[in-house]
Amino acid sequence: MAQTYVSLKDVAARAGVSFQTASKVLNGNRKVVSEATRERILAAAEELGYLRNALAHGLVTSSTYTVGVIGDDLGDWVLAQFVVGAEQAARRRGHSVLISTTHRDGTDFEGCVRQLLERRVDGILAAAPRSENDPGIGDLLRGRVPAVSIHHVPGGSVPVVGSDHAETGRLAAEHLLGLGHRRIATIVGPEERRVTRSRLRGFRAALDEAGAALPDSRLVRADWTAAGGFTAMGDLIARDPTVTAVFAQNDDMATGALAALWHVGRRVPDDCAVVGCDDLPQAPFLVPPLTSVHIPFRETGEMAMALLLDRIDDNEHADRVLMPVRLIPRASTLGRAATLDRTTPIGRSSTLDQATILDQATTDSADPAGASPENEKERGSPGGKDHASRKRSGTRARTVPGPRAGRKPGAHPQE
Amino acid sequence: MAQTYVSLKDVAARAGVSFQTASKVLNGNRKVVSEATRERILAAAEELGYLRNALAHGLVTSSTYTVGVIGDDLGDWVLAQFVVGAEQAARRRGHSVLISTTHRDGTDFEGCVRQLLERRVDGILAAAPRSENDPGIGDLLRGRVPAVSIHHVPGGSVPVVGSDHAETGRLAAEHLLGLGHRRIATIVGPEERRVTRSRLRGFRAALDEAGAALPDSRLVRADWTAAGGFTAMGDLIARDPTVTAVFAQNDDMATGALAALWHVGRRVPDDCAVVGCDDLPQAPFLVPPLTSVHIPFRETGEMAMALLLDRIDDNEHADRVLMPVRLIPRASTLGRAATLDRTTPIGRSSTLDQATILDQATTDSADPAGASPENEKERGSPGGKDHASRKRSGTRARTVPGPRAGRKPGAHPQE
DNA sequence: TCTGATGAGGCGAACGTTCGCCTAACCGAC
DNA sequence: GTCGGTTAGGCGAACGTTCGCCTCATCAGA
Repeated sequence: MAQTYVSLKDVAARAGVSFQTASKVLNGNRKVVSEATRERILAAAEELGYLRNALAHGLVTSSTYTVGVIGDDLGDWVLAQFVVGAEQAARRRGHSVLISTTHRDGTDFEGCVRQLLERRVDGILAAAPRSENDPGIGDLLRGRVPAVSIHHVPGGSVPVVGSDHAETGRLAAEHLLGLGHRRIATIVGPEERRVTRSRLRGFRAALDEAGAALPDSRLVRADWTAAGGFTAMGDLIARDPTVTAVFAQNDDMATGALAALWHVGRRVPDDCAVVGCDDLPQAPFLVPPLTSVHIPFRETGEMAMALLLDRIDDNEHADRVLMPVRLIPRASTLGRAATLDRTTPIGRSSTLDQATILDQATTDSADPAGASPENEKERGSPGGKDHASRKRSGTRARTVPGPRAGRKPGAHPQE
Repeated sequence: MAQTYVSLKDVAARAGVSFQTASKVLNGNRKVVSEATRERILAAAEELGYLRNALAHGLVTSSTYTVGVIGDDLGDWVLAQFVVGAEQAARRRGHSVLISTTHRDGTDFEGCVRQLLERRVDGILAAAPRSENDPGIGDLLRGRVPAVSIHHVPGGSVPVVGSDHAETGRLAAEHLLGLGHRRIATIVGPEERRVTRSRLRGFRAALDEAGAALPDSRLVRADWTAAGGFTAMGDLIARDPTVTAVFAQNDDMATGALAALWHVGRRVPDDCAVVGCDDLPQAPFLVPPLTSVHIPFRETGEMAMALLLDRIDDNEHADRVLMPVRLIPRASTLGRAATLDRTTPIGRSSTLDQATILDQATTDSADPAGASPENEKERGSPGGKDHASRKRSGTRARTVPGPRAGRKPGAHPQE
């Protein structure tokens, strides 16, 4: 083939002007050229199929309208949701997304950053929670371009968008306590992960307050997978057969727990209730349908990207945002009476428009006072009232203003 | 801040050479510079934190080492797997991935292409099955850069990597027939989708051959979702309560079907057996564990990217690749006796090294003769022998050589 | 007729590379 | 002492843009 791309010069030649003039027109620089030549240039560009060379453009303007996303394995549905949300938010604001995934072993974060910086991305969004304890990534992310993360970054000064993990644990505990359970166990994630510790903290605190403290025998550790949850549930039953309820820190482990209970012939929830966390799309269709704490992953990704673009544009931006979580009660705790509710809002409709600014909050040790009201759809829950006593902005994102803060972040995604 | 990036000139200045010389050294152009200055330049680059500007590099070499991936919503786990596989394959060969997702309505494919071409990607990988019937995308993809697709592209001349859908339907049918079922139903995807029709074709053919033809009353259509499968299963039971087995064309719909059966109190598989398709990670942990046809999504993505990079490098490449599928029998057809097999190969270990070249095959009307032997792990299946009678390369990828073919595609991913 | 806007578009430079060719110095051989 | 060859590195051009400034008409007002 001849040449794949036509340049500004080609367009200009066909229109009989200098290429700089063509540049002006094609950049929408209106009032500097007569209407007639303008038309001519536009027509020439159209006929020739001109596509601006973003490389050259970026070279001279030193901005690429491209942001980098560093993710752990996107085969993980949860992480993929973040990225999807982020990509869409970026696209709405005219940016492309360059993705770069870390190796399975969780290292190579530096390689990803390097790859992105060489391509001169305008900013970096980190979604690689496996690296959260790597002290090096803080410096990498504080480096040459703006960054935002959806997980903890050592050393601070990188805005974080996440959800209130302690609140999540608390919601699960209060739901089970409200149903009358006292011997409650939990299947947690790997110890080194912050989310594990935060969810456990909220969970334990609620149990303590209710005088139903969590003994070590009822805490079992797994690896986020269904297989891990399966094994963990087996161990749990062996260790303490009197347990009547269990909170798994994610839905995959909860799925494994349901399977384990089925295999040993225990009925859910009559013999043992199960609460998950994440509210995966299939949660309403598990057997039995799984009660779970809904985490707005996609919206978190959108919010994080919105924040990043605000930083890039040098707009005011929040320094920390907490997305709202809520418990969705289903049959795995309420029992078969709670028929599959096909109207349950399991869709991931945006909650960004509810974003509002609060004074103080931190992702990991989020203000432990207060719990959001239980989901109003809950019904048929014996004693399901008393744990909905305290209130807070349970359905709103909470943010901490950044240096230039004041305006609502996440306004753009609504455009 | 001062300047974020240092240029070749900065490095050269510090090392006391011209920037062109620095360029030579930094590109590994060894034997052209004395060892001493070489060291000096390398040291300067290191100290200054030099990162080559890929924009300028791409501008002059007209190749960006970046490929574009166009995907429908990556929130779909299946599609995300493709992309993950593709990204890893790209990364192994030194390319970055620019991702671009189509709008929810499935349009805007053109916008994605444009966005990628402006950034001068070296090639495009299409993973947007919703656009498979859009006649325009063929021309877009045949346009300026090499392209590969994981779904049908109108007009041809774009290599396609996929799996043998007809074989998939056949495997499901033969498994159920082998278990003695005769009144078998199916829940299929949207009619306009090719995969729906191909899977149905293979399924129907196997039933016909066994003299257990599929009446319209046992064919019900859904939308790939668990909710859709739930509703469809309800309709099915209402229409024909004598059905003893059902094949859902994907695992999400199968999950919904399991839920529906549970809700109306039918036991699986005693009252109704269920076979899914995709073999999602949670399939072994559903209640009961779901028999499913495993599709190697990740490997498909890897293979597709390998093919694309081969095209870009102007290597020989196949024109069409079919990845192997296999049925994984579990309790939803075999019964509770088949305890959860935690050694079942549910992992997605690469099958690429098994790739081999055959003479002729097409994705959609794949040679209907022959079926792969049932998975050898199957046991306890009454009459599970007779449908393993015919044989073929059931676990190998089948490819059709492209114009320059002859060499094994997919060799690179093994590097 | 001169002056000074104003409108239309040209022109040079710069962005940070790569690439091929050129030059200068040195060295050994005749 | 000249020649040819090698080694080390310089130099100009090109890639496709954007940006600011310059030039040249044209035209109205004095």
